[in-house]
Amino acid sequence: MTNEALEQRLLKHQIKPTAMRMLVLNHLNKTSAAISLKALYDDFYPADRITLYRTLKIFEEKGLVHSIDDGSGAPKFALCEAACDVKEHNDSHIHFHCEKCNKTYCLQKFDIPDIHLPKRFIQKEVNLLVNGICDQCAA
Amino acid sequence: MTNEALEQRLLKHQIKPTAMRMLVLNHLNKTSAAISLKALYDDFYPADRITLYRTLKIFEEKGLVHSIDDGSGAPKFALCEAACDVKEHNDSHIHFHCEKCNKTYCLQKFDIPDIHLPKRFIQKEVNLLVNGICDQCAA
DNA sequence: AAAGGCTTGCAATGGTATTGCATTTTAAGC
DNA sequence: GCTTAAAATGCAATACCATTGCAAGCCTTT
Ligand SMILES: [Mn+2]
Ligand SMILES: [Mn+2]
Ligand SMILES: [Zn+2]
Ligand SMILES: [Zn+2]
Repeated sequence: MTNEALEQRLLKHQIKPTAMRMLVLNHLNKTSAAISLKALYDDFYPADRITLYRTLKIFEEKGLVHSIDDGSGAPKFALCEAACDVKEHNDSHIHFHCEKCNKTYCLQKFDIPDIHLPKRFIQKEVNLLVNGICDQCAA
Repeated sequence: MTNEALEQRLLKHQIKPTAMRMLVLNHLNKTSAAISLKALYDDFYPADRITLYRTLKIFEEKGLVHSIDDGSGAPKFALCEAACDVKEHNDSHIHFHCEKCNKTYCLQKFDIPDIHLPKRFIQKEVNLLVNGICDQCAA
């Protein structure tokens, strides 16, 4: 992804395109698995941890990334699809956490199935996390 | 639930029935919503927080309760059904978190629908959390 | 009664999230 | 380009919650 494209993408989400933000966006864009703050920090050391924290925070707030709680203790982050914007998120896909490699994937192509709820319960948002073994680790 | 019954239930899960454990089990049994360690601590104050922590821990380990991460920052706990024992958990139902009252419910009667995964992904365990408004709050 | 094993209570540690504030950078207006 | 206000950054501090270490207490068995 070119710098130009990175910049445009940030602007589209009303995020001021600073150097750090472009770097992080590019990094998220390159990898297929979701990434934790700690992992991001490792990858960008010696960048400041808090700046990275706030970068992820604003990305999430502006509909550029969504966070995934895979039970590992810290949330992981992954890029949203086109459906998300500054107004609202719209990530309705399955998340898969591999118990072997500990990676967490957005299965963008795999929608969350219809849910049946008891009478008078109103569904707003659904989180579906599947634990198991990923294709890479299935050997 | 009688003391006798509480004791039997603990023994069935290979948990030594101490006073504290029977009290906590009874408490979990009385409430319909899942409960966090903090809330349990409030309810049992001035009982020791760590003892309560370890009580929940061993209950979970022995298949008596399961923990639910509803995104509120701390896990909540609820009694398992008959399917769970010392060997393994088998809680495959929907969890519902109300954004109004912040309570989290096990919808024991509502199974998790079948999931489709990409080729070569192996499913082991599924967590399904629905956020929304519960029947009580739906007015 | 003594001994061993498990439980409890309290203190301490660890990991991660979040905030406050001074400084630096950015973007806009002149 | 220079000035200036707003936003972002870096570092220190704080806040939570989970987890562990250890000494004391309780129970059961011999
Ligand atoms: Mn996702
Ligand atoms: Mn449940
Ligand atoms: Zn894997
Ligand atoms: Zn409610």
